[in-house]
Amino acid sequence: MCSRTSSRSRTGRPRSAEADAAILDATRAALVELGWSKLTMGDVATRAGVAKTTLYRRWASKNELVVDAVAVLFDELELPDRGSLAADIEGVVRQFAALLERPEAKTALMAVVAESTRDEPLRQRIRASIVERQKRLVLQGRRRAQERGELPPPAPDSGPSSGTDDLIFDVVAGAVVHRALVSAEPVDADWAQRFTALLLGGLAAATQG
Amino acid sequence: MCSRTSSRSRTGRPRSAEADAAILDATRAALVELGWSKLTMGDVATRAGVAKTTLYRRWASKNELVVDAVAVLFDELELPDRGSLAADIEGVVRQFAALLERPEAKTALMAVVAESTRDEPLRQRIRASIVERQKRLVLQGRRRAQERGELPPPAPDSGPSSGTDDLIFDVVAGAVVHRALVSAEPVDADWAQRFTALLLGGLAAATQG
Amino acid sequence: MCSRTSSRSRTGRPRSAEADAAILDATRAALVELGWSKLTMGDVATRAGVAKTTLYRRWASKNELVVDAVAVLFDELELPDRGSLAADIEGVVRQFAALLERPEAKTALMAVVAESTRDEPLRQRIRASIVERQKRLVLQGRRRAQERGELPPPAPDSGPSSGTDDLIFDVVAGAVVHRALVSAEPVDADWAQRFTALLLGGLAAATQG
Amino acid sequence: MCSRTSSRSRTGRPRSAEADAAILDATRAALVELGWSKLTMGDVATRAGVAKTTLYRRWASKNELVVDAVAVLFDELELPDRGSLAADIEGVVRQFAALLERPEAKTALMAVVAESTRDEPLRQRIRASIVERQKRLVLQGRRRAQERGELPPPAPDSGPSSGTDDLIFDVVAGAVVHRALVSAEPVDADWAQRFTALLLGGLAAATQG
DNA sequence: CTATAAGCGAGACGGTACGTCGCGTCTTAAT
DNA sequence: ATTAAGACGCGACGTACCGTCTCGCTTATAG
Repeated sequence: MCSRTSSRSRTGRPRSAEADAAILDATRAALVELGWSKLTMGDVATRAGVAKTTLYRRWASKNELVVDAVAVLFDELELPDRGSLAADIEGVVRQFAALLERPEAKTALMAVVAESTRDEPLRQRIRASIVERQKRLVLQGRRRAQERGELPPPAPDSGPSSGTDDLIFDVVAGAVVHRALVSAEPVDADWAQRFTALLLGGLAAATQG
Repeated sequence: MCSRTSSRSRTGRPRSAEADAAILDATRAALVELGWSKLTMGDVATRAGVAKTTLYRRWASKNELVVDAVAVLFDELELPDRGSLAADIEGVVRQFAALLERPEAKTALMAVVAESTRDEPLRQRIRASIVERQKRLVLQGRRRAQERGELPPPAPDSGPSSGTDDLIFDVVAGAVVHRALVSAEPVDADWAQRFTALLLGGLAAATQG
Repeated sequence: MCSRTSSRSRTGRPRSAEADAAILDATRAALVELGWSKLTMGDVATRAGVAKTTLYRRWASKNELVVDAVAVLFDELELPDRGSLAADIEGVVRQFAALLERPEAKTALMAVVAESTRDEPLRQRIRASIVERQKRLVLQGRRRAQERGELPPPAPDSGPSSGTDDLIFDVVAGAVVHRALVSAEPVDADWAQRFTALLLGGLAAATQG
Repeated sequence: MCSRTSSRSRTGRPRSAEADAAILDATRAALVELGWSKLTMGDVATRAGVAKTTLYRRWASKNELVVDAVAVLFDELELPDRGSLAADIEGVVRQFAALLERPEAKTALMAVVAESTRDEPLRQRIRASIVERQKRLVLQGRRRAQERGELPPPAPDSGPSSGTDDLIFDVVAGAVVHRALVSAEPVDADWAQRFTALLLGGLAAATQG
């Protein structure tokens, strides 16, 4: 976020912590009301009751601001233990889908990813703030399934992550996003179940084969 | 595109067909050079050797223009018969990934989808111009696999499409897009193979179960 | 107006005479409704039920069109014999003032004169169409006063016009226009009387001195 | 000009006074080079080295801007005491005529008056900025002539101005403008002398009668 | 207890792009 | 050849945001 190096001068008026929160709240509110493309920095500043200079002192651009504003939504993602891998997958699918139904997430997520295709620093920020938060769930779910014995134990020389984790992540996140935003169809219980069955079947085949 | 109903007035100077082509070419060139967010209507008009008004007479907004400009890229997608369902899937995955590596597609696709979350007509346009073009390949691949006997024949009372087709489509397209644009990792032969194995395993399990 | 040389080709469809009248009527109507600066060629064409090309075939610019449209108003100016020079002057003053109260004249006259300061051909057109029509009244009034014996007879070697005529013309027309448009005060009977007294007094002094 | 009331907000960056001057200078320069009808706000802004928004923040329209730009020319008008009423009148006539020969005044004056026929606020602005500045000279000249005894002293109950002042003003200003801009003839020493003789004769007759 | 320094709200600033309007020209098919 | 219709290249419009700047003021720590 607005990183202040520790070696920074200690004199002068400190930045207002309330302003930070007000700005992020205002950003989410503006996303809900206006959507990504009609959100303006001036409007956010006005909503937050803050001067434009205050805003620019903290975030260099609309993209970074929105990433930070939306990132906290992804903190809510959790993986409560539902007893089986299938139930866990269905849970995370439904949870992610619920997130994507929130208008601020829906409009912002694809937009910042689109911007990130031509802005590497932004891509890093998205990865750190959003993507890793999601990926964590995949690792956690896999580990839990291995503990339950639903999946074979990890190869002893493998690190904390693996290519299969990446594959699963892209399949799960990609399918849900595509269903929700491109096909614009509901990610309901039925779809989640059918998707989970497909995924588990594939995993089983890969494990056995 | 700029559909002219057949009942349209016959009087007056007809619209230039060359202008249409020049504008779409210019739009793709601008996407490559500038990316979505820095593309301007004025710049496109200049590149196309056309007045701004001519551009606005045909497309109401940047969004619609870009959808039309990018849509033709999806005409190139084909499904040559590679002899097996696995090979066909790998083929379509690689083909779609190749498309997503083109800078004009990469920068435009997510952007217009993001916009479409708040613009239903735009979503319809995307569906008609882009999504259906992709989905066609899924149907074609499934039909071909059924002819080969790799998949059970269609239920006699089912229509040309099914819920499973939709599921497969979201999984394939979503996974490839997510891999390419969000994870920003290459969709290489290895990944395509592993993804195909996962998908086929899931399909087999679903068919047998 | 729209001069057609007599040696003009006789083939092809002849120009519509009705269109000419309709265009000039439409121009005056537009002047009344919109004023000079908001009058547009396209709007005049629409009002006249005529294509823009038809309009441009006859008049090269808005300025010329408006001069022609307004010029006919000045045909109404006459100098009925009221029995004395004073009465004649008052009459012409009131008549000219009445003309300047018509909104189409008010908005157009100063505007075209302003344009004519940088457009010599336009100035000539104004002179021929408008100014000479006014000046005629001065000559006529002077001649009539000389016939009545109110003014000394013309010098035998003088032409039909003189420097004094020009001076009188500028004073009368200038004062009325300034009163009506710049001071924006009514040219009522009282003012006309006081102005006439001033002018006649000056004429008498000049004649005697 | 752009009057700033004393109760104006004290916060925020104050407006640049230099910008005001630069804009008015640029406006006069553009009037000289291009004339009224080809003067554009964008061009003025560029010449002044100022953004278009800065210009619009101060003046709502081209009309008001031009009035302010031209108004300062009328500050130069003075009435040096030449010893007699006749000489004073000739002086003011020549001075006003000299002003009207400046291209920026010539092209702008009639144009804004024409616009003012449909724009009451503009008319007030012209009156305050330009007309009153001219009228002042008439009052001053009359007062001076009364001090000299060339004119009878003012009626004791009359205010600072009178209907006769207005009449004289319309006659002088109107005649000079008409001569210079409509008849487009030079206001030379001879014309000024003949005009002054006419006017003085009329005044004498009015005073005696 | 003052001096220094940064933060802050306000709003003017130089820019860039917008989407619209009017211009005057042109290309149709129909008189 | 002229007409109505309307597309065309062009240029200006007035507005909206951008990101920066200059104000006067506030709120901290350091001397």
